Amino acid sequence: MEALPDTPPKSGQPATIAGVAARAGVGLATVSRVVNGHPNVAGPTRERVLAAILELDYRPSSVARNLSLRRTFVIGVVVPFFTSDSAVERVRGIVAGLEASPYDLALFDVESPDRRRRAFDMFGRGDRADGLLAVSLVPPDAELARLEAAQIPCVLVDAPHPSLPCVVSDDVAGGEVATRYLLDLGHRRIAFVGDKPPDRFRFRSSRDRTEGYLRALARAGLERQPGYVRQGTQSRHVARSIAEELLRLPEPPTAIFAASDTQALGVLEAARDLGIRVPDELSVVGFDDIEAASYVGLTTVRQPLFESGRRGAELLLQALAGEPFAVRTETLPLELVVRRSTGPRKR
Amino acid sequence: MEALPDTPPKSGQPATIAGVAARAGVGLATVSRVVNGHPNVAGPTRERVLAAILELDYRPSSVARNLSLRRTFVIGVVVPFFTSDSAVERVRGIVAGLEASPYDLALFDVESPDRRRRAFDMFGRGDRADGLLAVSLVPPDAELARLEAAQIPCVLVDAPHPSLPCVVSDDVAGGEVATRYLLDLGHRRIAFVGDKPPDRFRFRSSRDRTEGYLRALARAGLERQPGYVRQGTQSRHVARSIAEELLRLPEPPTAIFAASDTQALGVLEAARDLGIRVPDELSVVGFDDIEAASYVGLTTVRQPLFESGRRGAELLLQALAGEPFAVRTETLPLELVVRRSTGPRKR
DNA sequence: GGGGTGTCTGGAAGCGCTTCCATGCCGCGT
DNA sequence: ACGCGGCATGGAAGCGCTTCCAGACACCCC
Repeated sequence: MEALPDTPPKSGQPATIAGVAARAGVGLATVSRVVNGHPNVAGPTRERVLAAILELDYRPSSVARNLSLRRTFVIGVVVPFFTSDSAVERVRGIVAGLEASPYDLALFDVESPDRRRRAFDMFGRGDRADGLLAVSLVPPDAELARLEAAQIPCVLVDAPHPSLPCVVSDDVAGGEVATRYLLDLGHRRIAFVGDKPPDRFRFRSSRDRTEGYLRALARAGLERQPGYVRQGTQSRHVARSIAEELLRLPEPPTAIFAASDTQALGVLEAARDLGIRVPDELSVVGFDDIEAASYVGLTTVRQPLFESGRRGAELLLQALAGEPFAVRTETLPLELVVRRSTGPRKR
Repeated sequence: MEALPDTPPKSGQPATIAGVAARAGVGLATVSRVVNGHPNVAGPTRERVLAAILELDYRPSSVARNLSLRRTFVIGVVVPFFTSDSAVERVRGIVAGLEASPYDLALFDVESPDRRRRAFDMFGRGDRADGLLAVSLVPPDAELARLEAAQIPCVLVDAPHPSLPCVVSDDVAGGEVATRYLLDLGHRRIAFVGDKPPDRFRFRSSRDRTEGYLRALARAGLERQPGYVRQGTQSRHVARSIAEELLRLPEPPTAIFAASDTQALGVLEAARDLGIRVPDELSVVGFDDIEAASYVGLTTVRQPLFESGRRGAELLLQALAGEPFAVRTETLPLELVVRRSTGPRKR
């Protein structure tokens, strides 16, 4: 790799391959060969071209190259960015996984349904990205069909789909483990704070975690308490007010399992506001193990967020490399991390 | 806006403008006109074209269009993604600011210097993005020159530059405010935990905050204590061990000002590990006011992170729209947020 | 010495779009 | 009736690159 000059030339328009060719006194094809490291270019010729490139501060137009090659060297990442801290951590994993590859990353936040539609719309053409990574949401089938038609591979992270490679964790099991842990600590009045049921695109993790929760209760022979399952949005504040309601119940829970750490943090806040001591009077378990969890000492179900992104990127890269990839869902391990927010039932 | 069919046609390759033209029995130019909403297309013709588009599930190739138009409709965002939570929040602001625009966002994490070089390298050509947003770092001058030559506007968020529009906050003032607050509480032994001095690209916020800290001390007539200014990386763990050292000093500080909330959280952890009570025995002030700060009750200097991103996007959009934009730095207000991590000196 | 067999090179087509320009047509005014 | 402005339309060039293909040449072996 040659060092580039530190000051680009004054020229108005950026140099094109034709300019370089002219300057070096060779044909376009030859310049292209040199640029792309093809063999069969005579030493001296190569030198001349290289010199011209340097002098002109030439850099190939990626757009033109894309058009010609029918590849973009970008990987699209569709992610509900705002909604959760965990999504960010996953994206970090993706970035890391792409690090060594020639692919760039185009990020699409799809908070609004409109934006979501638009995102998939663009990728559908197959010329915005060579591959797609969807985080915490499953693309509508119509778009999936388009993607397939356009031959652009897609892998899902934290979302299941029968005909796509997915990297997920077993949310049902996670919910069950968390709840069982609470049961083992002697708790019987265990409430749940989660998200609203998923819409057509959105994560179903919360639902699955609810299921795990219910299953654990059932296995323990406990009846489901009607007011104990609450649903809001993936936000600390909403979780907080929900938790307040819960804690003001005539028979308040002695433990709360939240479908995400973000929500668990809201629960902790509510407890603090109400002067309820954690874990003495209330045990709280979250889900995800985001950064914040460790410094507030939240017991949680750790999910390898970063790793899920990294692995997703890896799978996509493989697909892009033409390796036959199994269309199967890969389940990452969950792990209960016990910290200071849980303890035995005391009353 | 017509509703698109829910199932794309089975065809192998995506439809091109030529296909649509043939199908509708018109010329390419006409299809292009219809697609781009030009006037001067007869009603019935337009209908036929529209029908063909629907039938073929045609969507224009953005690459081809980019090449022809010499625009990409993407905005590049260069950001040290991993290093700080605050950067993420800024990116969120950027996303929000771009929401209503036709521009997409391409995110470049530039953790490694290599990656950084590469990022600017690609943008230098001017065909990867129509505009550039650099977060918390200042691009090397050589690249800036290229950007200018390629006519691609660039605005900096959380980084200063004499010849570019910037959205910053007054870090020196912020550092001073935080420190003065501590002084007012009666503290005299005030330590500082910050980042290493900036390299050629990297944020200088920490340095400026240090300066504010020193200035406040000086104004109070306090001598700078040699071991009290420590520098590590923008990471909780590093800050934590630095803080431990600090707190084990023969004359430990009674207050610590950290250059970022992330680092402040590390400091809090160190205190907890050492059994030092906050705020009774140690006051801690952070900087940024990230989410986490509020739920651990960290006193901090609030910086409008989200807003800085949003505003940066706004400025860039203006530039892109051809509005003459003043090359001046815009300083966003800072605000001291007092929470539970600070209190009067007690010993 | 002639016909391979290679290496090196340039021309030109093509990627899918936009847009300038020329053409054909209509209706209007005189 | 005829000419002209303007609307509607298609052809073709061009955006900057890759790559197929063919030509030029050198070299080698029989």
